[in-house]
Amino acid sequence: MAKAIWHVGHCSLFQQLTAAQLAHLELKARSRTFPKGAAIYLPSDQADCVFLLAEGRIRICSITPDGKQAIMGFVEPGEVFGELALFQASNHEERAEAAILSTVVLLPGEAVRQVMENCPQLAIGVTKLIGFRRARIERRLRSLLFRSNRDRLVQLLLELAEQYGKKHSFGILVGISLTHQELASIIGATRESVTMILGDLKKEGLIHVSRQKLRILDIGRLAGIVQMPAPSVGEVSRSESTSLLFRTGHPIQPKQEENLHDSVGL
Amino acid sequence: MAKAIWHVGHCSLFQQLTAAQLAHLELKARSRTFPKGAAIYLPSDQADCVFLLAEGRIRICSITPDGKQAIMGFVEPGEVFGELALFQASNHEERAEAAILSTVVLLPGEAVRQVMENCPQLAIGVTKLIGFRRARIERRLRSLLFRSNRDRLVQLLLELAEQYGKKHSFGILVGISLTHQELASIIGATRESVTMILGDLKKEGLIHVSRQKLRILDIGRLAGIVQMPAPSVGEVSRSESTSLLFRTGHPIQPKQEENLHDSVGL
DNA sequence: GGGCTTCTGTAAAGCAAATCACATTCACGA
DNA sequence: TCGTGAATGTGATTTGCTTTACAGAAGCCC
Repeated sequence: MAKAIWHVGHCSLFQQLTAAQLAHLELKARSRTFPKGAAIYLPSDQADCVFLLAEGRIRICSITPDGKQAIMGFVEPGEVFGELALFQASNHEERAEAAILSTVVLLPGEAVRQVMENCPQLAIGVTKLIGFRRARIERRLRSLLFRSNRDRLVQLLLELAEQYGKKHSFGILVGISLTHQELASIIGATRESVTMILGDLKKEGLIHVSRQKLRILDIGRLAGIVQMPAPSVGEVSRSESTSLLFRTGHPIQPKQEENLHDSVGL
Repeated sequence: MAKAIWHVGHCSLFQQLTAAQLAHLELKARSRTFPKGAAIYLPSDQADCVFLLAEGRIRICSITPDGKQAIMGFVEPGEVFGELALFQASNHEERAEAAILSTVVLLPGEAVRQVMENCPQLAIGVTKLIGFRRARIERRLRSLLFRSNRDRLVQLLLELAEQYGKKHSFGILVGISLTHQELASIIGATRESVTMILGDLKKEGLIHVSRQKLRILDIGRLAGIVQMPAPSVGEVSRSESTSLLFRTGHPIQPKQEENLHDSVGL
Protein backbone atom coordinates (compact mmCIF):
# COMPACT_ATOMS: atom_id res chain seq x y z
CA MET A 1 0.00 0.00 0.00
CA ALA A 2 2.71 2.41 0.97
CA LYS A 3 4.51 1.08 -2.03
CA ALA A 4 1.55 1.85 -4.25
CA ILE A 5 1.37 5.48 -3.27
CA TRP A 6 5.05 5.81 -3.69
CA HIS A 7 4.83 4.61 -7.25
CA VAL A 8 1.70 6.42 -8.26
CA GLY A 9 3.18 9.67 -7.07
CA HIS A 10 6.43 9.01 -8.78
CA CYS A 11 4.95 8.35 -12.18
CA SER A 12 5.26 11.55 -14.17
CA LEU A 13 1.71 11.18 -15.37
CA PHE A 14 0.36 11.69 -11.89
CA GLN A 15 2.86 14.17 -10.57
CA GLN A 16 0.67 17.20 -10.82
CA LEU A 17 -2.20 15.77 -8.86
CA THR A 18 -3.04 17.18 -5.46
CA ALA A 19 -2.21 15.15 -2.40
CA ALA A 20 -5.89 14.39 -1.96
CA GLN A 21 -6.26 13.12 -5.49
CA LEU A 22 -3.17 11.01 -5.15
CA ALA A 23 -4.45 9.59 -1.91
CA HIS A 24 -7.75 8.76 -3.54
CA LEU A 25 -6.06 6.93 -6.36
CA GLU A 26 -3.74 5.17 -4.01
CA LEU A 27 -6.66 3.95 -1.94
CA LYS A 28 -8.03 2.13 -4.96
CA ALA A 29 -4.67 0.90 -6.16
CA ARG A 30 -3.46 -2.64 -5.71
CA SER A 31 0.02 -3.88 -6.22
CA ARG A 32 0.84 -7.29 -7.65
CA THR A 33 3.97 -9.17 -8.53
CA PHE A 34 4.25 -11.33 -11.61
CA PRO A 35 6.92 -13.95 -12.24
CA LYS A 36 8.74 -13.98 -15.55
CA GLY A 37 6.41 -15.01 -18.33
CA ALA A 38 3.18 -14.47 -16.42
CA ALA A 39 0.36 -12.70 -18.19
CA ILE A 40 -0.80 -9.36 -16.78
CA TYR A 41 -3.76 -9.22 -19.12
CA LEU A 42 -5.04 -11.16 -22.10
CA PRO A 43 -6.94 -10.24 -25.23
CA SER A 44 -10.11 -11.59 -23.74
CA ASP A 45 -9.80 -9.72 -20.46
CA GLN A 46 -12.06 -6.81 -19.95
CA ALA A 47 -11.02 -5.88 -16.48
CA ASP A 48 -11.27 -2.12 -16.48
CA CYS A 49 -7.84 -1.23 -15.22
CA VAL A 50 -4.82 0.87 -15.99
CA PHE A 51 -1.43 -0.51 -15.09
CA LEU A 52 1.67 1.13 -13.78
CA LEU A 53 4.95 -0.72 -13.86
CA ALA A 54 6.86 -0.31 -10.61
CA GLU A 55 9.64 -2.74 -11.30
CA GLY A 56 10.65 -5.14 -14.02
CA ARG A 57 9.84 -5.13 -17.71
CA ILE A 58 6.58 -5.83 -19.51
CA ARG A 59 6.23 -7.16 -23.01
CA ILE A 60 3.14 -6.16 -24.97
CA CYS A 61 2.43 -8.64 -27.71
CA SER A 62 -0.20 -9.84 -30.03
CA ILE A 63 -0.69 -13.45 -31.02
CA THR A 64 -2.63 -15.04 -33.84
CA PRO A 65 -4.76 -18.16 -33.45
CA ASP A 66 -2.13 -20.09 -35.39
CA GLY A 67 0.66 -19.14 -33.06
CA LYS A 68 2.47 -16.34 -34.86
CA GLN A 69 3.32 -13.52 -32.55
CA ALA A 70 4.45 -9.94 -32.73
CA ILE A 71 5.90 -7.78 -30.01
CA MET A 72 4.15 -4.43 -29.97
CA GLY A 73 6.45 -2.89 -27.42
CA PHE A 74 8.11 -3.02 -24.04
CA VAL A 75 7.21 -1.15 -20.90
CA GLU A 76 9.89 0.10 -18.53
CA PRO A 77 9.57 0.97 -14.84
CA GLY A 78 7.61 4.15 -14.21
CA GLU A 79 5.57 3.77 -17.34
CA VAL A 80 1.86 3.25 -17.66
CA PHE A 81 0.34 0.55 -19.85
CA GLY A 82 -3.03 -0.81 -20.81
CA GLU A 83 -4.17 2.79 -20.98
CA LEU A 84 -6.34 2.30 -24.07
CA ALA A 85 -8.81 0.32 -21.98
CA LEU A 86 -9.67 3.53 -20.16
CA PHE A 87 -12.09 4.60 -22.84
CA GLN A 88 -12.37 1.57 -25.03
CA ALA A 89 -15.41 -0.41 -24.09
CA SER A 90 -14.12 -3.43 -25.95
CA ASN A 91 -11.61 -5.93 -24.71
CA HIS A 92 -7.88 -5.68 -24.91
CA GLU A 93 -6.56 -6.57 -28.29
CA GLU A 94 -3.17 -7.65 -27.10
CA ARG A 95 -1.47 -9.50 -24.33
CA ALA A 96 0.80 -8.05 -21.67
CA GLU A 97 3.26 -10.32 -19.94
CA ALA A 98 6.15 -9.94 -17.56
CA ALA A 99 9.40 -10.15 -19.52
CA ILE A 100 11.16 -10.51 -16.19
CA LEU A 101 9.95 -10.62 -12.60
CA SER A 102 7.81 -7.51 -12.32
CA THR A 103 5.76 -5.53 -9.87
CA VAL A 104 2.70 -3.83 -11.23
CA VAL A 105 0.29 -1.34 -9.70
CA LEU A 106 -3.32 -1.74 -10.82
CA LEU A 107 -5.45 1.38 -10.95
CA PRO A 108 -9.17 0.84 -11.44
CA GLY A 109 -10.29 2.63 -14.59
CA GLU A 110 -13.22 4.24 -12.86
CA ALA A 111 -10.96 5.91 -10.32
CA VAL A 112 -8.67 7.27 -12.98
CA ARG A 113 -11.57 8.54 -15.05
CA GLN A 114 -12.97 10.30 -12.02
CA VAL A 115 -9.73 12.10 -11.35
CA MET A 116 -9.41 12.98 -15.02
CA GLU A 117 -12.81 14.61 -14.95
CA ASN A 118 -11.69 16.90 -12.19
CA CYS A 119 -8.18 17.45 -13.34
CA PRO A 120 -7.67 18.54 -16.93
CA GLN A 121 -3.95 18.28 -16.37
CA LEU A 122 -4.24 14.56 -15.98
CA ALA A 123 -6.61 14.26 -18.92
CA ILE A 124 -4.16 16.16 -21.08
CA GLY A 125 -1.34 14.00 -19.81
CA VAL A 126 -3.18 10.87 -20.84
CA THR A 127 -3.90 12.42 -24.22
CA LYS A 128 -0.22 13.10 -24.71
CA LEU A 129 0.68 9.61 -23.69
CA ILE A 130 -1.74 7.94 -26.04
CA GLY A 131 -0.84 10.35 -28.81
CA PHE A 132 2.85 9.76 -28.35
CA ARG A 133 2.39 6.06 -28.64
CA ARG A 134 0.09 6.42 -31.58
CA ALA A 135 2.70 8.42 -33.42
CA ARG A 136 5.14 5.61 -32.81
CA ILE A 137 2.77 2.94 -34.05
CA GLU A 138 2.21 4.98 -37.17
CA ARG A 139 5.94 5.16 -37.78
CA ARG A 140 6.13 1.45 -37.36
CA LEU A 141 3.31 0.92 -39.81
CA ARG A 142 5.12 3.06 -42.33
CA SER A 143 8.38 1.21 -41.91
CA LEU A 144 6.56 -2.05 -42.43
CA LEU A 145 4.95 -0.71 -45.58
CA PHE A 146 8.00 0.84 -47.11
CA ARG A 147 11.16 -0.75 -45.84
CA SER A 148 12.91 -4.09 -46.23
CA ASN A 149 13.66 -6.51 -43.44
CA ARG A 150 17.21 -5.28 -43.36
CA ASP A 151 16.25 -1.64 -43.08
CA ARG A 152 13.73 -2.32 -40.38
CA LEU A 153 16.26 -4.25 -38.34
CA VAL A 154 18.83 -1.50 -38.70
CA GLN A 155 16.25 1.03 -37.64
CA LEU A 156 15.44 -1.08 -34.62
CA LEU A 157 19.10 -1.30 -33.66
CA LEU A 158 19.35 2.47 -33.82
CA GLU A 159 16.38 2.82 -31.55
CA LEU A 160 17.78 0.32 -29.12
CA ALA A 161 21.03 2.23 -29.14
CA GLU A 162 19.19 5.40 -28.38
CA GLN A 163 17.23 3.99 -25.49
CA TYR A 164 19.48 1.43 -24.00
CA GLY A 165 22.84 2.38 -25.40
CA LYS A 166 25.88 3.51 -23.46
CA LYS A 167 28.98 4.90 -25.01
CA HIS A 168 31.89 2.59 -24.52
CA SER A 169 35.40 2.16 -25.71
CA PHE A 170 34.99 1.33 -29.41
CA GLY A 171 31.30 1.56 -29.91
CA ILE A 172 27.99 1.66 -28.16
CA LEU A 173 26.94 -1.09 -25.82
CA VAL A 174 23.25 -1.85 -25.99
CA GLY A 175 21.98 -2.45 -22.51
CA ILE A 176 19.18 -4.83 -23.36
CA SER A 177 19.54 -8.27 -24.72
CA LEU A 178 16.94 -9.69 -27.02
CA THR A 179 16.99 -13.01 -28.79
CA HIS A 180 16.90 -13.15 -32.56
CA GLN A 181 13.37 -14.41 -32.25
CA GLU A 182 12.39 -11.35 -30.27
CA LEU A 183 14.01 -8.98 -32.69
CA ALA A 184 12.17 -10.76 -35.46
CA SER A 185 8.86 -10.44 -33.64
CA ILE A 186 9.39 -6.72 -33.34
CA ILE A 187 10.19 -5.97 -36.94
CA GLY A 188 7.82 -8.54 -38.37
CA ALA A 189 10.27 -11.01 -39.85
CA THR A 190 11.42 -14.55 -39.18
CA ARG A 191 14.11 -15.60 -36.79
CA GLU A 192 16.26 -16.91 -39.64
CA SER A 193 16.12 -13.63 -41.50
CA VAL A 194 17.28 -11.76 -38.43
CA THR A 195 20.16 -14.17 -37.91
CA MET A 196 21.29 -13.69 -41.49
CA ILE A 197 21.03 -9.91 -41.46
CA LEU A 198 22.88 -9.65 -38.16
CA GLY A 199 25.54 -11.88 -39.67
CA ASP A 200 25.86 -9.56 -42.62
CA LEU A 201 26.08 -6.51 -40.41
CA LYS A 202 28.84 -8.20 -38.44
CA LYS A 203 30.78 -8.95 -41.61
CA GLU A 204 30.38 -5.36 -42.67
CA GLY A 205 31.94 -4.27 -39.42
CA LEU A 206 28.91 -2.33 -38.28
CA ILE A 207 28.13 -4.29 -35.16
CA HIS A 208 29.69 -6.84 -32.90
CA VAL A 209 28.23 -9.44 -30.58
CA SER A 210 29.85 -11.39 -27.81
CA ARG A 211 28.33 -13.03 -24.78
CA GLN A 212 24.86 -11.88 -25.89
CA LYS A 213 25.98 -8.30 -25.60
CA LEU A 214 25.36 -6.27 -28.71
CA ARG A 215 27.80 -3.55 -29.61
CA ILE A 216 27.32 -1.00 -32.35
CA LEU A 217 30.65 -0.14 -33.90
CA ASP A 218 29.73 2.43 -36.50
CA ILE A 219 26.48 4.13 -35.73
CA GLY A 220 26.99 6.75 -38.38
CA ARG A 221 27.23 4.23 -41.17
CA LEU A 222 24.35 2.28 -39.69
CA ALA A 223 22.17 5.37 -39.68
CA GLY A 224 23.24 6.02 -43.24
CA ILE A 225 21.69 2.76 -44.39
CA VAL A 226 18.25 3.93 -43.42
CA GLN A 227 18.94 7.56 -44.30
CA MET A 228 18.49 8.86 -40.82
CA PRO A 229 20.58 11.06 -38.58
CA ALA A 230 22.51 9.07 -36.01
CA PRO A 231 20.69 9.13 -32.69
CA SER A 232 22.31 10.62 -29.64
CA VAL A 233 23.62 8.16 -27.11
CA GLY A 234 24.52 9.14 -23.59
CA GLU A 235 26.49 7.76 -20.71
CA VAL A 236 23.24 7.22 -18.90
CA SER A 237 21.12 4.82 -20.83
CA ARG A 238 17.98 6.89 -20.81
CA SER A 239 18.36 9.43 -23.58
CA GLU A 240 15.34 10.74 -25.35
CA SER A 241 14.47 11.85 -28.82
CA THR A 242 11.71 11.75 -31.32
CA SER A 243 12.27 8.68 -33.40
CA LEU A 244 11.51 5.84 -31.05
CA LEU A 245 9.57 3.29 -32.94
CA PHE A 246 9.90 0.78 -30.28
CA ARG A 247 9.55 1.68 -26.65
CA THR A 248 6.17 2.21 -25.17
CA GLY A 249 7.04 5.60 -23.87
CA HIS A 250 6.42 7.73 -20.84
CA PRO A 251 9.28 7.25 -18.42
CA ILE A 252 9.58 8.81 -15.02
CA GLN A 253 10.64 12.40 -15.28
CA PRO A 254 14.14 13.16 -14.09
CA LYS A 255 14.23 16.78 -13.01
CA GLN A 256 12.58 18.29 -16.00
CA GLU A 257 13.01 21.88 -17.00
CA GLU A 258 10.15 21.78 -19.44
CA ASN A 259 7.74 19.00 -20.12
CA LEU A 260 6.64 18.89 -23.68
CA HIS A 261 8.87 16.94 -25.99
CA ASP A 262 9.29 13.26 -25.71
CA SER A 263 8.52 12.54 -22.15
CA VAL A 264 4.80 12.50 -22.56
CA GLY A 265 4.04 13.38 -19.01
CA LEU A 266 2.96 16.67 -17.66
CA MET B 1 -17.53 33.04 -39.61
CA ALA B 2 -21.12 32.12 -39.01
CA LYS B 3 -20.30 28.97 -40.89
CA ALA B 4 -17.39 28.23 -38.63
CA ILE B 5 -19.37 28.42 -35.44
CA TRP B 6 -22.04 26.29 -36.96
CA HIS B 7 -19.56 23.57 -37.70
CA VAL B 8 -17.59 23.75 -34.51
CA GLY B 9 -20.75 23.44 -32.50
CA HIS B 10 -21.99 20.57 -34.59
CA CYS B 11 -18.89 18.49 -34.23
CA SER B 12 -19.56 15.95 -31.53
CA LEU B 13 -16.20 16.63 -29.99
CA PHE B 14 -17.21 20.17 -29.08
CA GLN B 15 -20.82 19.62 -28.25
CA GLN B 16 -20.47 19.81 -24.51
CA LEU B 17 -18.69 23.12 -24.44
CA THR B 18 -20.42 26.16 -23.02
CA ALA B 19 -21.64 28.82 -25.39
CA ALA B 20 -18.81 31.07 -24.23
CA GLN B 21 -16.17 28.44 -24.91
CA LEU B 22 -17.63 27.76 -28.31
CA ALA B 23 -17.66 31.44 -29.10
CA HIS B 24 -14.05 31.72 -28.03
CA LEU B 25 -13.04 28.88 -30.31
CA GLU B 26 -15.12 30.23 -33.14
CA LEU B 27 -13.46 33.60 -32.85
CA LYS B 28 -10.11 31.98 -33.55
CA ALA B 29 -11.38 29.63 -36.22
CA ARG B 30 -10.90 30.19 -39.92
CA SER B 31 -12.65 28.40 -42.70
CA ARG B 32 -10.97 27.48 -45.99
CA THR B 33 -11.96 25.66 -49.12
CA PHE B 34 -9.61 23.30 -50.92
CA PRO B 35 -10.03 22.07 -54.49
CA LYS B 36 -9.70 18.38 -55.21
CA GLY B 37 -6.13 17.26 -54.76
CA ALA B 38 -4.97 20.30 -52.80
CA ALA B 39 -2.82 19.71 -49.74
CA ILE B 40 -4.23 20.78 -46.39
CA TYR B 41 -0.97 20.10 -44.64
CA LEU B 42 2.36 18.53 -45.49
CA PRO B 43 4.91 16.51 -43.54
CA SER B 44 7.11 19.57 -43.23
CA ASP B 45 4.38 21.86 -41.95
CA GLN B 46 4.45 22.74 -38.35
CA ALA B 47 1.54 25.10 -38.27
CA ASP B 48 -0.01 24.42 -34.89
CA CYS B 49 -3.58 23.73 -35.94
CA VAL B 50 -6.38 21.24 -35.58
CA PHE B 51 -8.68 20.72 -38.53
CA LEU B 52 -12.37 20.08 -38.74
CA LEU B 53 -13.87 18.87 -41.97
CA ALA B 54 -17.10 20.69 -42.77
CA GLU B 55 -17.67 19.32 -46.22
CA GLY B 56 -15.92 16.99 -48.63
CA ARG B 57 -13.50 14.17 -47.99
CA ILE B 58 -9.89 14.27 -46.86
CA ARG B 59 -7.26 11.69 -47.60
CA ILE B 60 -4.47 11.22 -45.07
CA CYS B 61 -1.43 9.73 -46.71
CA SER B 62 2.22 9.18 -46.26
CA ILE B 63 4.73 9.33 -49.07
CA THR B 64 8.31 8.12 -49.29
CA PRO B 65 11.10 10.09 -50.94
CA ASP B 66 11.03 7.62 -53.82
CA GLY B 67 7.38 8.12 -54.56
CA LYS B 68 5.69 5.15 -52.92
CA GLN B 69 2.61 6.17 -51.06
CA ALA B 70 0.23 4.74 -48.52
CA ILE B 71 -3.21 5.94 -47.55
CA MET B 72 -3.49 6.10 -43.79
CA GLY B 73 -7.18 6.91 -43.77
CA PHE B 74 -10.03 9.10 -44.92
CA VAL B 75 -11.81 11.83 -43.05
CA GLU B 76 -15.53 12.36 -43.46
CA PRO B 77 -17.55 15.52 -42.77
CA GLY B 78 -17.90 16.33 -39.08
CA GLU B 79 -14.65 14.65 -38.18
CA VAL B 80 -11.54 16.21 -36.76
CA PHE B 81 -8.10 15.57 -38.21
CA GLY B 82 -4.51 16.60 -37.63
CA GLU B 83 -5.23 16.23 -33.93
CA LEU B 84 -1.89 14.68 -33.08
CA ALA B 85 -0.22 18.03 -33.69
CA LEU B 86 -1.96 19.33 -30.58
CA PHE B 87 0.66 17.91 -28.29
CA GLN B 88 3.36 16.77 -30.63
CA ALA B 89 6.05 19.38 -30.84
CA SER B 90 7.42 17.83 -34.01
CA ASN B 91 6.08 18.24 -37.50
CA HIS B 92 3.34 16.31 -39.14
CA GLU B 93 4.47 12.94 -40.35
CA GLU B 94 1.88 12.64 -43.06
CA ARG B 95 0.12 14.62 -45.70
CA ALA B 96 -3.55 15.56 -45.74
CA GLU B 97 -5.17 16.36 -49.04
CA ALA B 98 -8.65 16.99 -50.30
CA ALA B 99 -9.96 13.86 -51.99
CA ILE B 100 -12.75 15.98 -53.39
CA LEU B 101 -13.60 19.67 -53.10
CA SER B 102 -13.61 20.26 -49.37
CA THR B 103 -14.26 22.92 -46.78
CA VAL B 104 -12.12 22.82 -43.69
CA VAL B 105 -12.26 24.74 -40.44
CA LEU B 106 -8.88 25.53 -38.91
CA LEU B 107 -8.66 25.77 -35.14
CA PRO B 108 -5.44 27.18 -33.71
CA GLY B 109 -3.87 24.62 -31.42
CA GLU B 110 -3.31 27.14 -28.67
CA ALA B 111 -7.01 27.97 -28.50
CA VAL B 112 -7.98 24.33 -28.32
CA ARG B 113 -5.41 23.62 -25.64
CA GLN B 114 -6.70 26.52 -23.59
CA VAL B 115 -10.23 25.24 -23.69
CA MET B 116 -9.04 21.74 -22.88
CA GLU B 117 -7.34 23.02 -19.78
CA ASN B 118 -10.59 24.42 -18.52
CA CYS B 119 -12.85 21.70 -19.73
CA PRO B 120 -11.93 18.14 -18.80
CA GLN B 121 -14.82 16.95 -20.94
CA LEU B 122 -13.08 18.19 -24.04
CA ALA B 123 -9.76 16.81 -22.93
CA ILE B 124 -11.34 13.42 -22.38
CA GLY B 125 -13.05 13.65 -25.74
CA VAL B 126 -9.74 14.25 -27.46
CA THR B 127 -8.26 11.35 -25.54
CA LYS B 128 -11.01 9.08 -26.76
CA LEU B 129 -10.57 10.28 -30.31
CA ILE B 130 -6.85 9.70 -30.38
CA GLY B 131 -7.25 6.40 -28.60
CA PHE B 132 -9.91 5.20 -30.98
CA ARG B 133 -7.73 5.93 -33.94
CA ARG B 134 -4.73 4.38 -32.28
CA ALA B 135 -6.66 1.18 -31.76
CA ARG B 136 -7.45 1.15 -35.44
CA ILE B 137 -3.88 1.74 -36.48
CA GLU B 138 -2.83 -1.12 -34.25
CA ARG B 139 -5.31 -3.40 -35.92
CA ARG B 140 -3.94 -2.37 -39.24
CA LEU B 141 -0.41 -3.05 -38.12
CA ARG B 142 -1.43 -6.51 -37.02
CA SER B 143 -3.16 -7.27 -40.29
CA LEU B 144 -0.05 -6.19 -42.15
CA LEU B 145 2.08 -8.42 -39.96
CA PHE B 146 -0.08 -11.49 -40.09
CA ARG B 147 -2.28 -11.54 -43.14
CA SER B 148 -1.79 -11.99 -46.88
CA ASN B 149 -2.65 -9.44 -49.54
CA ARG B 150 -5.84 -11.29 -50.25
CA ASP B 151 -6.97 -11.37 -46.66
CA ARG B 152 -6.19 -7.73 -46.15
CA LEU B 153 -8.17 -6.77 -49.21
CA VAL B 154 -11.13 -8.86 -48.10
CA GLN B 155 -10.94 -7.27 -44.68
CA LEU B 156 -10.93 -3.85 -46.28
CA LEU B 157 -13.97 -4.69 -48.36
CA LEU B 158 -15.81 -5.74 -45.24
CA GLU B 159 -14.95 -2.48 -43.57
CA LEU B 160 -16.05 -0.52 -46.58
CA ALA B 161 -19.30 -2.46 -46.58
CA GLU B 162 -19.79 -1.62 -42.96
CA GLN B 163 -19.17 2.07 -43.35
CA TYR B 164 -20.40 2.88 -46.79
CA GLY B 165 -22.58 -0.12 -47.59
CA LYS B 166 -26.32 -0.12 -48.21
CA LYS B 167 -28.43 -3.20 -48.49
CA HIS B 168 -29.72 -3.62 -51.98
CA SER B 169 -31.48 -6.20 -54.06
CA PHE B 170 -28.95 -9.01 -54.31
CA GLY B 171 -26.06 -7.77 -52.26
CA ILE B 172 -24.58 -4.75 -50.60
CA LEU B 173 -23.77 -1.67 -52.60
CA VAL B 174 -20.63 0.07 -51.39
CA GLY B 175 -21.19 3.79 -51.48
CA ILE B 176 -17.63 4.85 -52.07
CA SER B 177 -15.63 4.24 -55.16
CA LEU B 178 -11.92 3.78 -54.92
CA THR B 179 -9.53 2.93 -57.71
CA HIS B 180 -7.50 -0.24 -57.54
CA GLN B 181 -4.51 1.95 -56.90
CA GLU B 182 -6.19 3.47 -53.88
CA LEU B 183 -7.24 0.12 -52.49
CA ALA B 184 -3.67 -1.02 -52.95
CA SER B 185 -2.33 2.02 -51.11
CA ILE B 186 -4.58 1.26 -48.20
CA ILE B 187 -3.68 -2.36 -47.73
CA GLY B 188 -0.04 -1.94 -48.67
CA ALA B 189 0.07 -3.84 -51.94
CA THR B 190 0.52 -3.06 -55.61
CA ARG B 191 -2.21 -2.06 -58.01
CA GLU B 192 -1.71 -5.22 -60.04
CA SER B 193 -2.15 -7.46 -57.04
CA VAL B 194 -5.44 -5.76 -56.19
CA THR B 195 -6.68 -6.15 -59.75
CA MET B 196 -5.89 -9.84 -59.66
CA ILE B 197 -7.47 -10.50 -56.29
CA LEU B 198 -10.61 -8.59 -57.19
CA GLY B 199 -10.77 -10.64 -60.37
CA ASP B 200 -10.55 -13.81 -58.35
CA LEU B 201 -13.26 -12.67 -55.94
CA LYS B 202 -15.48 -11.92 -58.91
CA LYS B 203 -14.92 -15.38 -60.35
CA GLU B 204 -15.75 -16.86 -56.97
CA GLY B 205 -19.05 -15.03 -57.01
CA LEU B 206 -18.28 -13.04 -53.90
CA ILE B 207 -18.40 -9.57 -55.38
CA HIS B 208 -19.53 -7.84 -58.53
CA VAL B 209 -18.44 -4.60 -60.18
CA SER B 210 -20.13 -2.55 -62.85
CA ARG B 211 -19.83 1.14 -63.65
CA GLN B 212 -17.24 1.51 -60.87
CA LYS B 213 -19.85 0.48 -58.36
CA LEU B 214 -18.76 -2.33 -56.11
CA ARG B 215 -21.33 -4.81 -54.93
CA ILE B 216 -20.76 -7.47 -52.31
CA LEU B 217 -22.80 -10.54 -53.15
CA ASP B 218 -21.98 -12.89 -50.31
CA ILE B 219 -20.76 -11.05 -47.25
CA GLY B 220 -21.02 -14.12 -45.09
CA ARG B 221 -18.61 -16.11 -47.20
CA LEU B 222 -16.38 -13.08 -47.53
CA ALA B 223 -16.22 -12.71 -43.78
CA GLY B 224 -15.47 -16.40 -43.54
CA ILE B 225 -12.27 -15.97 -45.50
CA VAL B 226 -10.81 -13.77 -42.81
CA GLN B 227 -12.53 -15.61 -39.99
CA MET B 228 -14.55 -12.68 -38.85
CA PRO B 229 -18.22 -12.21 -38.14
CA ALA B 230 -20.02 -10.50 -40.99
CA PRO B 231 -20.41 -6.81 -40.23
CA SER B 232 -23.82 -5.27 -39.92
CA VAL B 233 -24.94 -3.18 -42.86
CA GLY B 234 -27.83 -0.80 -42.65
CA GLU B 235 -30.10 1.06 -44.98
CA VAL B 236 -28.39 4.21 -43.84
CA SER B 237 -24.75 4.09 -44.68
CA ARG B 238 -23.44 5.01 -41.25
CA SER B 239 -23.38 1.88 -39.18
CA GLU B 240 -20.81 1.44 -36.49
CA SER B 241 -18.91 -1.42 -34.97
CA THR B 242 -15.57 -2.29 -33.61
CA SER B 243 -13.56 -3.51 -36.53
CA LEU B 244 -12.95 -0.43 -38.61
CA LEU B 245 -9.44 -0.56 -39.81
CA PHE B 246 -9.93 2.14 -42.24
CA ARG B 247 -11.92 5.20 -41.44
CA THR B 248 -10.42 7.93 -39.35
CA GLY B 249 -13.29 7.96 -36.92
CA HIS B 250 -15.27 10.43 -34.95
CA PRO B 251 -18.40 11.28 -36.91
CA ILE B 252 -21.04 13.74 -35.86
CA GLN B 253 -23.28 12.25 -33.23
CA PRO B 254 -26.81 11.49 -34.33
CA LYS B 255 -29.01 11.53 -31.25
CA GLN B 256 -26.88 9.45 -28.97
CA GLU B 257 -28.27 7.64 -26.01
CA GLU B 258 -24.87 6.87 -24.62
CA ASN B 259 -21.54 8.02 -25.80
CA LEU B 260 -18.91 5.44 -25.29
CA HIS B 261 -18.55 2.86 -28.01
CA ASP B 262 -17.42 3.73 -31.44
CA SER B 263 -18.30 7.30 -31.85
CA VAL B 264 -15.37 8.63 -29.96
CA GLY B 265 -16.91 11.94 -29.11
CA LEU B 266 -18.70 12.91 -26.01
C1' DG C 1 -17.07 12.92 -81.62
C1' DG C 2 -12.15 12.51 -81.24
C1' DG C 3 -8.23 12.43 -78.78
C1' DC C 4 -6.44 12.45 -74.24
C1' DT C 5 -5.55 10.57 -69.83
C1' DT C 6 -6.50 7.64 -66.32
C1' DC C 7 -7.99 3.20 -65.01
C1' DT C 8 -8.27 -1.88 -65.61
C1' DG C 9 -6.75 -6.42 -67.05
C1' DT C 10 -3.16 -10.03 -68.00
C1' DA C 11 0.97 -12.41 -68.04
C1' DA C 12 6.04 -13.45 -67.74
C1' DA C 13 10.20 -12.84 -64.97
C1' DG C 14 12.53 -11.69 -60.84
C1' DC C 15 13.12 -11.38 -56.03
C1' DA C 16 12.90 -10.87 -51.08
C1' DA C 17 11.63 -13.39 -47.53
C1' DA C 18 9.29 -17.46 -45.56
C1' DT C 19 9.69 -22.24 -44.91
C1' DC C 20 11.97 -26.38 -44.02
C1' DA C 21 15.54 -29.04 -42.34
C1' DC C 22 19.35 -29.46 -40.19
C1' DA C 23 24.09 -28.76 -37.41
C1' DT C 24 26.23 -26.15 -33.75
C1' DT C 25 26.86 -23.49 -29.79
C1' DC C 26 25.49 -21.62 -25.65
C1' DA C 27 23.33 -20.93 -21.06
C1' DC C 28 22.29 -22.69 -16.96
C1' DG C 29 20.37 -25.68 -13.53
C1' DA C 30 20.69 -30.33 -11.54
C1' DT D 1 30.56 -30.94 -14.33
C1' DC D 2 27.71 -32.56 -17.34
C1' DG D 3 23.51 -32.64 -19.79
C1' DT D 4 19.61 -30.60 -21.80
C1' DG D 5 16.80 -27.24 -23.86
C1' DA D 6 17.12 -22.92 -25.90
C1' DA D 7 19.38 -19.90 -29.08
C1' DT D 8 22.16 -19.40 -33.18
C1' DG D 9 23.99 -20.37 -37.77
C1' DT D 10 23.55 -22.02 -42.60
C1' DG D 11 21.93 -23.76 -46.63
C1' DA D 12 18.12 -25.60 -50.22
C1' DT D 13 13.60 -24.86 -51.66
C1' DT D 14 9.29 -22.59 -52.24
C1' DT D 15 6.20 -18.91 -52.56
C1' DG D 16 3.68 -14.65 -52.48
C1' DC D 17 4.23 -10.60 -54.24
C1' DT D 18 6.46 -7.06 -56.99
C1' DT D 19 8.26 -5.61 -61.19
C1' DT D 20 7.92 -4.87 -65.86
C1' DA D 21 5.63 -4.59 -69.96
C1' DC D 22 1.69 -4.11 -72.67
C1' DA D 23 -3.15 -3.79 -74.41
C1' DG D 24 -7.82 -2.71 -73.98
C1' DA D 25 -11.62 0.08 -71.73
C1' DA D 26 -13.52 3.88 -69.75
C1' DG D 27 -14.10 8.46 -68.44
C1' DC D 28 -13.63 13.42 -69.84
C1' DC D 29 -12.40 17.79 -71.68
C1' DC D 30 -11.99 20.52 -75.98
